[in-house]
Amino acid sequence: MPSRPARPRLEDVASRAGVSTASASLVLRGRPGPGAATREAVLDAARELGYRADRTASLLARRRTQLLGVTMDVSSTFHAELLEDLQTAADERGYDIVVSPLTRTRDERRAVESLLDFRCEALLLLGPRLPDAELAALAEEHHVVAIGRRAQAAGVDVVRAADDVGVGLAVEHLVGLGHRDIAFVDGPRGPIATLRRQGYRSAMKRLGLADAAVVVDGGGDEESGARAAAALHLPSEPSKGREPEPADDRAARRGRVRMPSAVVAFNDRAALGLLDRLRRDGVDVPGDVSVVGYDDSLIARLATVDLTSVSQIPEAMATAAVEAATQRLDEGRTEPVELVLEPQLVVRGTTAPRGDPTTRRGGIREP
Amino acid sequence: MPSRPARPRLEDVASRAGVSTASASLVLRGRPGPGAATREAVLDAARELGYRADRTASLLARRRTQLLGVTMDVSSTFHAELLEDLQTAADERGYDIVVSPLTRTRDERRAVESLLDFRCEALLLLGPRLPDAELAALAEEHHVVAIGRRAQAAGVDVVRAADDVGVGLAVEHLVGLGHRDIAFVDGPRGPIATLRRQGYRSAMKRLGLADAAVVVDGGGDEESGARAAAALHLPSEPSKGREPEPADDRAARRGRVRMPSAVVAFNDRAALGLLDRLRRDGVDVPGDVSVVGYDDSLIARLATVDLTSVSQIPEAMATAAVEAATQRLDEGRTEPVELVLEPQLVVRGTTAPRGDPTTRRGGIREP
DNA sequence: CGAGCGTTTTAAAGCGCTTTAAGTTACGAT
DNA sequence: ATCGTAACTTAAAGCGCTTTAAAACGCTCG
Repeated sequence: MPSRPARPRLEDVASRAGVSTASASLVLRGRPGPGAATREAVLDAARELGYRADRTASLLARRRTQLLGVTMDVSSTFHAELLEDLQTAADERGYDIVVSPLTRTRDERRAVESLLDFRCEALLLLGPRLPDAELAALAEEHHVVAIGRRAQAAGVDVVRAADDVGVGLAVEHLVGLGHRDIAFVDGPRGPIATLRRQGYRSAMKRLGLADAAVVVDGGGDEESGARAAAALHLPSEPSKGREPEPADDRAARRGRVRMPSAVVAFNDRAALGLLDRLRRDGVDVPGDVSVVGYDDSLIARLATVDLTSVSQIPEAMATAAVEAATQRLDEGRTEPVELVLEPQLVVRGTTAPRGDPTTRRGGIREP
Repeated sequence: MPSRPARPRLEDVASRAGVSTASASLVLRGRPGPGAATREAVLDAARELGYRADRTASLLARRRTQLLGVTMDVSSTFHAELLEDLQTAADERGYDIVVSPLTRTRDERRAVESLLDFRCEALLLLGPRLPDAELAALAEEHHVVAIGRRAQAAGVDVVRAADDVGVGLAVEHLVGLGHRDIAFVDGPRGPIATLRRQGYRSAMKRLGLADAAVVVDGGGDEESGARAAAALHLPSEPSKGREPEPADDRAARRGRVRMPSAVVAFNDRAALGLLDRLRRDGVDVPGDVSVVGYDDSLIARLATVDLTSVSQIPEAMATAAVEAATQRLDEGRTEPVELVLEPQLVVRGTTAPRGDPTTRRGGIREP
């Protein structure tokens, strides 16, 4: 039970050091002015008292909070990674981060409000779903940087990876391995999926495979990936297998397609669902089918998963985002910027040359 | 670009409503005193101006922050779930939550410091790793509630599930299905794993299976689960396969054990790794081996995974934790409490009666 | 030795809101 | 009419820190 020994205040430090609070304040924040002697006295006093400035009070006084607000989807591992990097980037620039998680009962709008209550000086939105218009409106009143998605909203800074290029890399990689029938598992409605899909389509076209291009409905989670596996008519799912998920299987509507030898998924989670379903159905990956994910998430890196994936290089994005915010905050930038980073393909074990079964069970398909 | 139209202050609202700031303040916080006329005037003025109280200032004035600090491991989906529920529980009681993520470069100590800088009135630590002594020390100065782990630290409230009971439920379930050789995949060092292991051992003893009890080294992630699969000498891994992971495989040291027909894993992630490895090696789950996880995480619930697991009922834990905090804060409770909730077994598709291969590929074991 | 000047130090005025103690009002009771 | 009281209001004093403007203090220089 906190027996509140009355946390020491600046005044205590000052009087103990025999100086004014003004000097003490200056010293403690390492600002020029106070002489060496004063400096030392204050520092000593502070140490002895175990003084820690009251953030609330100092924020009120100085008119800044030095706070960057971040909205994120806690259940996204990609966001989790970004957060880590944001945190360190902010640290380095003397900012602190307050995160506002999105939950079932707490949408983006509310999350943002909460951040504003904290007087965050800039909003970093991870993969925001807010419509552009709303983003733009927000940007009129605050500094906002959208991370990870394209945004046509006036005034907002954007930091994102060139997702279309990323998917392109994946496709090229697969083509380089001899694949031609390469399918794309779409993501959830939204600007991110749109861009990736475009990337897929234009890469296929560029490589002369426009005819082989196939987009199946998918989504952003394992479930959707699994559904997509069925819709793809992959080996173990003879065409009769139309209704693995009776209601939801919108993919089935898309009609028949040639069975692909490789699949690029919207993200790692979907890829995972896909993988799981395939393997359980006796399909060998990468022997029978190659799979590429997107995000290069921690899971993809696990030895047991070892998923070829496209990395959005979260560190770079995080740094760029914080940079964007601080430029506005500290350097007075006022024109919005859009930073598009080049994603990287990370080749792992789920992709292999076409028709070259590398695993021993390449043939096991019919129970 | 924020063209700062000078956010309205309480004073603005007050003067527009033609009353004093004192009245305005009272009204806006819904406190008794102001009459109906005043009330309305203030509310109207506030609405027209789009007034929102400056949290920093009000916190400074009233000596409270109404903030609950939460430390969590962002990469843990279980923590993510808890966070959601904490958020809503806090909301209901008029508290706000500030989360302080643990990252590679930001250990628990720092995370806590950051929370204290925010003047959080209570600290909710999710699965804290801090040694008991440190927890106790912290509890001398602050209200702290440890969530999800046992703690022998004076003064700290504890909210946790009876993990030993939980594992017991899993074992009973398996025994009920006819299994006798039930192995336990251990977790990472720490109080949580210890308790679960104990639960396993005593359940086995209670059911007269003490001799069949086997604990293999594991860990808290997929990787570890996969390693454990190898160490378990499961079907497809003939005894020669001793060094699947040359260096790390401490499990190998444990010597031979009878091949289990069921496995209880430390948590869902480990169970997942285990599952993945088994299935890739052609072992049928639950036909050949039953698997039970722990946490009832979102992943376990996915149709494609459908893992039998033990739920720590996060909603209940979250509510209890916030309750514990507010009791101290608002009701003056001063004696520490330990709330132990009963976990629930959620039976899904990875467990089945022993020797009853429900899937078609029950026999495929030898490549 | 005092003016002049750069360097330190500090008194004091807030930051925007809460809260306490002191005032006002309005009324029914006397 | 007068007084007491209940019901509202509000002036003003902070909360703990920052910052500005002014005071103090050396020192050098004429």
